[in-house]
Amino acid sequence: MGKIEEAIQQREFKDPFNKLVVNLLYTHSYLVAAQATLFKPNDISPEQYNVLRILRGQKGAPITVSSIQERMLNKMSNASRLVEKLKNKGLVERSECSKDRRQVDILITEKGMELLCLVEKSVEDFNQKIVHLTEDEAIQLNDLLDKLRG
Amino acid sequence: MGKIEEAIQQREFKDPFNKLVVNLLYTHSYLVAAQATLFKPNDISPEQYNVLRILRGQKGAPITVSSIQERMLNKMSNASRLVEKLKNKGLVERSECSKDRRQVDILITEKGMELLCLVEKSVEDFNQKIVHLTEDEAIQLNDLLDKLRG
DNA sequence: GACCTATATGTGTCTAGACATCTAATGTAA
DNA sequence: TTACATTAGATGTCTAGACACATATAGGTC
Repeated sequence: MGKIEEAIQQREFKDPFNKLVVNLLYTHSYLVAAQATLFKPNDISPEQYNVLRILRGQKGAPITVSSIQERMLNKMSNASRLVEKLKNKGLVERSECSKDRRQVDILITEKGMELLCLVEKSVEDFNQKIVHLTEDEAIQLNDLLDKLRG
Repeated sequence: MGKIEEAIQQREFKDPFNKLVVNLLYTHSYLVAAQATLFKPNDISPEQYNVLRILRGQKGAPITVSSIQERMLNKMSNASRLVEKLKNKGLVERSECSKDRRQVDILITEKGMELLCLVEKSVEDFNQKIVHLTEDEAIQLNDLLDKLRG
């Protein structure tokens, strides 16, 4: 039942490239829908989770909004507003950057770290389960995706 | 420069499965951003385009809102509102279903068909170009994605 | 018929993506 | 220094995804 043709009831595609684009869109939706069950009880969105992971990667050093934006999975998303929502939940802190007053330094709080660790564990276990591939296949798929983007 | 680690500046992943989930989210964003340049001048969203393709697949037979929903790439999207927007643009027609007055029959209009054909051509050409893979690799990637979803 | 349940669709709300635009601060060059 | 362009960030708007919920109709049971 895995085939994309059956999943969306489309018989044919123009070529494997066009089928692939549709397949990627569909698989993305599959992943996001599956992950939603994990994030919802923790009152955090996948995007906010991603920002928290970027902040932890700084290991205590502050990072600006635009640097967060650059490292996000979706470059078009709005880091400024995501940070604001995290701040309202007490998961990050904002402070004016003295060197350049246009910039804002963002730091993850203790509360943010705790939530991140909690969610991360369940996300990591979950990701292993929803990907029905062998480790070799997963590596192969990673390489193909890297190559796809050029 | 294709590697996901460089693209989002993350050094390591827990395992290939977790890397793969991130890679898929990132690649999805890459595709959507690239396609946006195609859809915007035609004043139609990728999701609305997808609905038009489903309607054309009916070859003149009407289809209900819930059937559209089932065939959409994103099962969680709101077919009812997408259809309304297409109707406002004159691209589809809605008519009450006489057999079951709860249902609504949707048909693509001539104008809808014309727009679809116009956009489809450029989308198909474009999809070939942004997928930097050989045909064999694209087939392989399709198979892996189908298997991933189980 | 009344009553209950299931189904089809519409609507409301929150979040995020995809922009355009605004303001404040900075850098640069005349 | 003034003038201008650039940059960082915030904000506004539209679209869509992710639900919960409301409404109307259908089907079945008593």
